[in-house]
Amino acid sequence: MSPSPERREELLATAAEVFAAQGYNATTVRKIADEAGLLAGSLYYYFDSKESMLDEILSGFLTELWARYDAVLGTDLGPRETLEALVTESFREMDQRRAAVAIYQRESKHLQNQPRFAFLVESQKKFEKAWLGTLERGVAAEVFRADLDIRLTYRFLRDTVWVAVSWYRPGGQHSPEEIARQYLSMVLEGIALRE
Amino acid sequence: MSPSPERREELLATAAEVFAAQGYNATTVRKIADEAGLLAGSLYYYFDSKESMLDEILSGFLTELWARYDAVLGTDLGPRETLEALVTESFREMDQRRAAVAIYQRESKHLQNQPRFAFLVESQKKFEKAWLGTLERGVAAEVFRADLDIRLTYRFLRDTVWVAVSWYRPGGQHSPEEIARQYLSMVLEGIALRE
Amino acid sequence: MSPSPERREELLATAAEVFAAQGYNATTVRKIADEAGLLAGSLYYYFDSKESMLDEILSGFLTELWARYDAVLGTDLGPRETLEALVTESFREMDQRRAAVAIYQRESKHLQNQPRFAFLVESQKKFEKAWLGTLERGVAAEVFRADLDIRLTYRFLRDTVWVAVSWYRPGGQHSPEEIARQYLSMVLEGIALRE
Amino acid sequence: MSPSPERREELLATAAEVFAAQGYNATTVRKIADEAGLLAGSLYYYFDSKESMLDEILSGFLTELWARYDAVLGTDLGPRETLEALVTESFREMDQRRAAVAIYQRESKHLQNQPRFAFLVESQKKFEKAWLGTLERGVAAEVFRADLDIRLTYRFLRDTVWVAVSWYRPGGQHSPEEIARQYLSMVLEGIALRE
DNA sequence: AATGAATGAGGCTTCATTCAT
DNA sequence: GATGAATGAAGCCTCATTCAT
Repeated sequence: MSPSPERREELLATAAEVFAAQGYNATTVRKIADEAGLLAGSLYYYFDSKESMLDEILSGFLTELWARYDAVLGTDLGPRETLEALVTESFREMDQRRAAVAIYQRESKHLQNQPRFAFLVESQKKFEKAWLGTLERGVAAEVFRADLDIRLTYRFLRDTVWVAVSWYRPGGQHSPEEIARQYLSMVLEGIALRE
Repeated sequence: MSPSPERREELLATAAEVFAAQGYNATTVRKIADEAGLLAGSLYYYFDSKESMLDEILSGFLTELWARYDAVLGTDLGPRETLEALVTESFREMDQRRAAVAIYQRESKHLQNQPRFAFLVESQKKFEKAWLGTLERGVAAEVFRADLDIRLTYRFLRDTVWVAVSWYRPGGQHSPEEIARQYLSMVLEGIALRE
Repeated sequence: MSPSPERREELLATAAEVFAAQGYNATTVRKIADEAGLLAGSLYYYFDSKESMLDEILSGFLTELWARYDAVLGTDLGPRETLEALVTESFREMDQRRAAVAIYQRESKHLQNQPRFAFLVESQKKFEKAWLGTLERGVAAEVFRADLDIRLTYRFLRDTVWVAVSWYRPGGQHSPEEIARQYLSMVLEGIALRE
Repeated sequence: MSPSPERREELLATAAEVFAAQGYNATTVRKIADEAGLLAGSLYYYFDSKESMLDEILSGFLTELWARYDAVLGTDLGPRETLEALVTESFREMDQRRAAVAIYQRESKHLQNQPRFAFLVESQKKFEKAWLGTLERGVAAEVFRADLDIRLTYRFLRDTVWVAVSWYRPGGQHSPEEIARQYLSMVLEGIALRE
């Protein structure tokens, strides 16, 4: 009737790892099962379908991410501090759910058309609102440059953070906080030397 | 006996468009054929396999890109100017081969293990050498900041440029050169307002 | 060690209901278990297999039916009265084991090839003998028409009775005896008005 | 693009034969393919799914049947003659599409819930209307008995005809017309000898 | 150059059944 | 008596590819 949640979580983590490594489409259910040490059919004791695994992985990730973001946005920080906090939380999430982030990065665009994954579009919108709002506040408060196309800046920031998942490995040399610091330094101050 | 190169090129462009839109794995040969107005089997008059289409698309893209890069690197530009030129050429290439770039972005990582796509690894190495070299020259010449992890900076730059393919549409509001200018401005000077 | 016969009977009734509603093949063991309020695997404490449930349902039905028929045939009734009694007993059985009859109707033909269900063929033969004999006696005694193909008449009678299971619902408007009376009236006298 | 209609028809006939022999659920796509002399996957060049084969078989049958019935009902026949014509056409259809009729008999009830097979319900309704109407006309015109439950008579007639598919073999001893004549004789006049 | 038809491998999923607890 | 978890066989379907015409 109700399989143990712990085992589900384990299997979901395995699936996420494989999806991230090979891409969702290229991943066979059999491969996931092999990796998890059971037979392909047995996965269906825990999940309805391959797609529902993907669904849970992505919605789980977004739920957690938004808990982080909402905590930041609920505080009364200035625009620069907000931006710094959002970036830092993003890297922390990437540190904890690397696979999910990688899957999100690779698949979310194609998935958005399917009704089942409508929540991706929702999240996308909230995302844009939060970041654009912060940037606008920053321009108004004269802490961010006013001469940049703000939507371009938004995309630049958003992508620059998340694309890092392509090379980031949890437990590596740099902590997520350190990477966030360096990224923020580049993004905010630029890489050119100032005189 | 030998199919016309023009028709091949046409079909390849169609294939690239579909691969970019749906992902390589999720694209069926039939879908490409539909889009091109012939039957799936007929594509095999022009190409050995689905994979060989992908191969040609990616290698064609890299060949052209390296023609651009080599032209820049062959000139005697300073580090900052080199970086500016490389970024600009990248956006120009993206403008001309959007589909190929999108495919490269999405698939190249998974493809690198296959012997057939070894050229991706080669390119990757040359890429790294060119960019890292430029950055190092810049640090030495005191035009780039010395306090940044240079590999991190490299990845940041590389990704930040190419990931733009996810939203860039040729023929849109901004020319590739303009986008390059704004990106360079952000990357070099930062988005924070200076006093 | 040995499961209670009452519980078995209960479960068998549930299984019969589901088999009748959905067809044997389309019925999953899980569905039966759901309906009975336990898990699929638990059914195997009571029964060897899904097939053995079917077996018991059908042989139980035929055993009871033949008890009825034999009671009729053992009596010294005339052909017309015998026929009336057989039809009436058939409707009574249908009233008491609707599900089993429906399953028999739908599945017995396909099952007859399997050795396990050889008893279906046996029953079929006895059936034919009883009905055909009665009809022949009736023709000889000049109570049934002599101008009809007797095998055709047999099939007509047999099917006309049992196919009623497709719409008959126990506890409905008409008692089995009443339905038997009407059917017999139609079959014996015809539906055309006589002058 | 568009496979030859002749081949489709052939394959459909094969499928119908197998469905009729083993039941829809118990029939594997592989079995149909074996019987037709190709591989299971090849069937999908002609049909979308196993279910769509069933759909075509049943709707093809009903379309043809209704052509027959409508021709009869369009003529200005008396109730008895109408009934005779309908029964005769039914046996003719059974003669020409035995397999389809057998499938209809066995599966239509379970199928009626699925939206895809809503046409079965439609047909059922038209069916009932045509037969009930004829019976009522006959009672009014005093050619059919008035003392029978008319719905019971309808079911009796309907089932008695169609259930014959369980033993009828085209090309056998009796022509469909002859069987119709005998059935009508039994149904109209009864099997009891009159004095 | 292209079609129509078929192949065969492999993918996702279902399900009767088993068994330790 | 019953559960939870797993097995393994089999089913439907997809799809890259082939090939005679």
